[in-house]
Amino acid sequence: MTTATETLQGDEELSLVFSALGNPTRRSIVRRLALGPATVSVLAEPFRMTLPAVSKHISLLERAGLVHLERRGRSRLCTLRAEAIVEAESWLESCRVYWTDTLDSLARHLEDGDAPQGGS
Amino acid sequence: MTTATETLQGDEELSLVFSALGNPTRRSIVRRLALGPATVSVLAEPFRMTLPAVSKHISLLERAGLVHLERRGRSRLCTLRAEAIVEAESWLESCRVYWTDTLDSLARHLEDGDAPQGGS
DNA sequence: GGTTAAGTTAACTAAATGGTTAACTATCAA
DNA sequence: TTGATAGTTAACCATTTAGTTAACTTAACC
Repeated sequence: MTTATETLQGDEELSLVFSALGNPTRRSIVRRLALGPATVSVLAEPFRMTLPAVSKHISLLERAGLVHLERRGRSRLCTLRAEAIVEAESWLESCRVYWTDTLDSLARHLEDGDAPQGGS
Repeated sequence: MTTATETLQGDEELSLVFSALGNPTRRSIVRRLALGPATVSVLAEPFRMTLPAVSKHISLLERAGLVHLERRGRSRLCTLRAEAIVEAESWLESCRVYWTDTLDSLARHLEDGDAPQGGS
């Protein structure tokens, strides 16, 4: 069995993760799973939509590598995959770091009396 | 003038931010902006798509609150809004924290000989 | 004023999303 | 074996997305 992390290119996986989190229903599911594993029907309970709809959301989360599905008798146990969360978080952090560094160097330039104006 | 943060509900804004980052072109633009502000045409340069396409991506990033657009003569200067990045990052972090806490309490339960099986 | 440069808006298209209902599969229980 | 439970798959629909080309606006330049 191959995991999403193995088969997908990093960039492609990031797209799937961020897109998945772009939907409020799926974010709710992820928050719920952050508290601990749960079955599909338990996850579906809070929502007014049909089970197939929730099922599709969960499949999408799985394809994105955000949840892991495991057969437990006739139900399926969903577990949050922290790795995917961490990867997305790292990407955001790297952007923030660059940005902060830029501000720092900007401040230095200003102190030198230099006028920075971002070209290519 | 009202900013996206003021007019949008937090949940709705998170949706826009994550969806925006779900696209590789827009992530590229964000990474570029992390190095410093840039005009629309400069941002468009690396891509093989037309200017209107890039323009729409940038508008979307603006609606999501990820970039700030400012008129500079006949061109527009785009700046990354770190607040939006931080908000998304915080959401992810909160999930990770819960998850870690859950693992901790799971470990405690196991030490007590208790069998935890995630119900509602 | 006329032209070029920078960018947006409009109108269109193909594909993906998010939902529905209906039918199906698989497991547990009587 | 019959039936209920848990969930997926299929077929469909409306809306959104990501791109295109063509036309428009606005500011700088001669």
